[in-house]
Amino acid sequence: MFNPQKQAEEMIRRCGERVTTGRIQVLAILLAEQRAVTHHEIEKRLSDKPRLNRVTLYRVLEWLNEKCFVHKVVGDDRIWHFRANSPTTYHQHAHFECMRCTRVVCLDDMKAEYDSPLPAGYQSREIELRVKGLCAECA
Amino acid sequence: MFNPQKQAEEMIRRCGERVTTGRIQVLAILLAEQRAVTHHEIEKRLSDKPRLNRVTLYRVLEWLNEKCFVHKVVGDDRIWHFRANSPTTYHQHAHFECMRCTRVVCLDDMKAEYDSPLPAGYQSREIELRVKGLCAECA
DNA sequence: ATATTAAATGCAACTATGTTGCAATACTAA
DNA sequence: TTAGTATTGCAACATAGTTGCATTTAATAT
Ligand SMILES: [Mn+2]
Ligand SMILES: [Mn+2]
Ligand SMILES: [Zn+2]
Ligand SMILES: [Zn+2]
Repeated sequence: MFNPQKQAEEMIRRCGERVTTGRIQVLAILLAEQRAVTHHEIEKRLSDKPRLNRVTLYRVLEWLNEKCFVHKVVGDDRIWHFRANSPTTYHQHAHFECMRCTRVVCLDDMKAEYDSPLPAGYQSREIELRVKGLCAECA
Repeated sequence: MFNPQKQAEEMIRRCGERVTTGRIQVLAILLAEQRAVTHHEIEKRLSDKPRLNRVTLYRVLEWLNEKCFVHKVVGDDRIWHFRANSPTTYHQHAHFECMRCTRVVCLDDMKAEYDSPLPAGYQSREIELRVKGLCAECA
């Protein structure tokens, strides 16, 4: 039984920092999503009533990123896309980006590597492989 | 004798479209630069007098991109970086991005490839490899 | 050289994503 | 329950990039 809400709360509680409804809601949304989604898409998925303020959502996303619950990718639309981290998510990461609908999908199985050396004095910290093209719906 | 101004004019003239001082100036700046540079950086390099309008600069850059005289990359700063295309520039491309100064460098020798298959129905058009870390000056 | 015409430019206003300062609120631990 | 601190909401801001429209300019025809 996969309960994103429960799981999100558990994850945040376990990390020892403050457990707020905003953080739980947002992480739950991301856990339930396979794609990397934007601030705007998350905002639409948030239950109404007293909806989370958009500035707070930005801050929650930044916090989730710092705590390594999620990672973020910028697409050619110049918008951050957020995705919950799976245990396998590492500093070598591949993404697919649809050139038509701007959807971003994490290619979790694909590993990013490089062969040639970097210019002298350059240090590598993260490697990201980006495949651009058309997603199944847009092809 | 490498004369960017002359070369830029020649390239634009040869493509059969309108030759304007703006297009020449901007392409010349990009031909003389090894890094991928932003709109803002290009603006600063433009000779004053009646400086090219910033909207026009955006349109010139877009035009140069469409005509394949340049390509553009978005970095984690969410800003477009432009670089003149060399003959070897292809749809498989690698970039280094400094996590501190946001400098973007095209790794022309490095080739981007992937091994695992894409999700069903997905089509690849371009592959980009992004190495993030610290540049020689920031390391 | 001059007139003609379509494309490129400048300007003002606009959109969108994301940020900052500060007062009000809500977690957490005593 | 209370106190102290982290989080939230709000308003205002910053900045990259876009759009509509009137004006100018490059290329072509006369
Ligand atoms: Mn990812
Ligand atoms: Mn490049
Ligand atoms: Zn698509
Ligand atoms: Zn640097």
